[in-house]
Amino acid sequence: MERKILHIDVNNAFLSWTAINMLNNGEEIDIRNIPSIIGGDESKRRGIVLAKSPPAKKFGIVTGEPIYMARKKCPEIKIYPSNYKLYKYYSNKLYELFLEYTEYVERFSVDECFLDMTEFLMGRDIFDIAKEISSRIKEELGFTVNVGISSNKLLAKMASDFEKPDKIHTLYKNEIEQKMWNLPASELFMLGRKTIPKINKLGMKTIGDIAKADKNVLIKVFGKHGKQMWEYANGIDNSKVIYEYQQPKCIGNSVTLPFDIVNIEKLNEILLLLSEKVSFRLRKHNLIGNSISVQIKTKDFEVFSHQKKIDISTDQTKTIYEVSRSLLEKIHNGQKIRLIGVRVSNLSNKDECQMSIFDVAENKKQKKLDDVMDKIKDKYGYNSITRAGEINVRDIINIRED
DNA sequence: TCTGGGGTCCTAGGACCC
DNA sequence: TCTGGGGTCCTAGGACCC
Repeated sequence: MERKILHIDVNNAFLSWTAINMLNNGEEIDIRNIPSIIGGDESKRRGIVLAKSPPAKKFGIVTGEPIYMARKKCPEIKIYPSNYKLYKYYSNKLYELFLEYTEYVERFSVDECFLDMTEFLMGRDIFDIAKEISSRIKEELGFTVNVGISSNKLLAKMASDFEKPDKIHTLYKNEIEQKMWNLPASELFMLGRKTIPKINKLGMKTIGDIAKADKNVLIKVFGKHGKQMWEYANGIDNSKVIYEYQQPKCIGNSVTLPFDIVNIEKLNEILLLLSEKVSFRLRKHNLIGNSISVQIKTKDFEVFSHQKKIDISTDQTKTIYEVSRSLLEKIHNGQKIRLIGVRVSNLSNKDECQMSIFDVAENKKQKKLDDVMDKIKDKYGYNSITRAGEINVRDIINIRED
């Protein structure tokens, strides 16, 4: 049976939500109507464009580019900081609204959802439902969305990416040739900047070219990815709308430093801060992991990583920190470090994990310390307490409260 | 006044086992 | 004597997404 899938995407999410928040706080200008962007902190070397207003887009400003580039394109551009708490708030509001229409809602990102409406049409036309959802969001929440309608997730997602903002598009199987095949290959979901030149080299420019290409040639050149791009170009996608909560596969934190650091002691202090944050989040999720990895990016943007499997899964700050330290020692050869990160993967649920009495390597003292710190963080905020070693670097890097 | 931070998935090569 | 072949696990790196 043909499914009915909606993909709903907030237009310029971070900027729209910031605009509404400002209006609610008495601001008179709607920053959606002037050249404006949401951007990171340039003084901390995090100055990239995270979202742009439609007038900013007219200047050719694109998401992900450095703010100084945006300023070059439009000197009068207004720049506003990001606010993840606010984004989470509106994301939840949106999700709650969708649940009124179907229980099958997949949160694809903070500003995108897939809805499987197949069993919840109640005899109504899917386009009418899309219109109702769209106008309710506008009236009740104050921002606009794009809605894509189709019989699978890929096509619904491609459809929502057509003309913006505040539009509803269909992309059914019989519309693929007319609506999708003439688009450049780069528009196809999962075709990124590294693959496009290779596709072009094979003489393919449009999505239609890929769709009509020999599938086996694509598989030969790109492996699994080749199979997927051929299927996507032909509108084939059998993936389900995943509406149940998915346990994360890894939890990591990384930070771009405000200036390059070579000193290993300083780097270790930052590692402690990151280990603290990662393990705190693991404990919040009731997860433990046994693969610990450290990533660095040098001043020349070279990326290196090392990882290590430990015998017993952990969520303890001290263990994660100590393994991270040894990993950093192996990668670091005196390079100037721009970014450093810690990640724990191979996660399992702490309660479901059956450990023999001999496996419980949990250091009781450490566990108590973690527990106490967590409680204080919960009560007074994440940054309310630090381990002694962290204090120096806390001024250098600024840990977000979210 | 150069280029974020959170993820997921895949691949290639080496170690090791039978 | 002159180097099997299948399988699993681990690691490093890379592509892609929002």
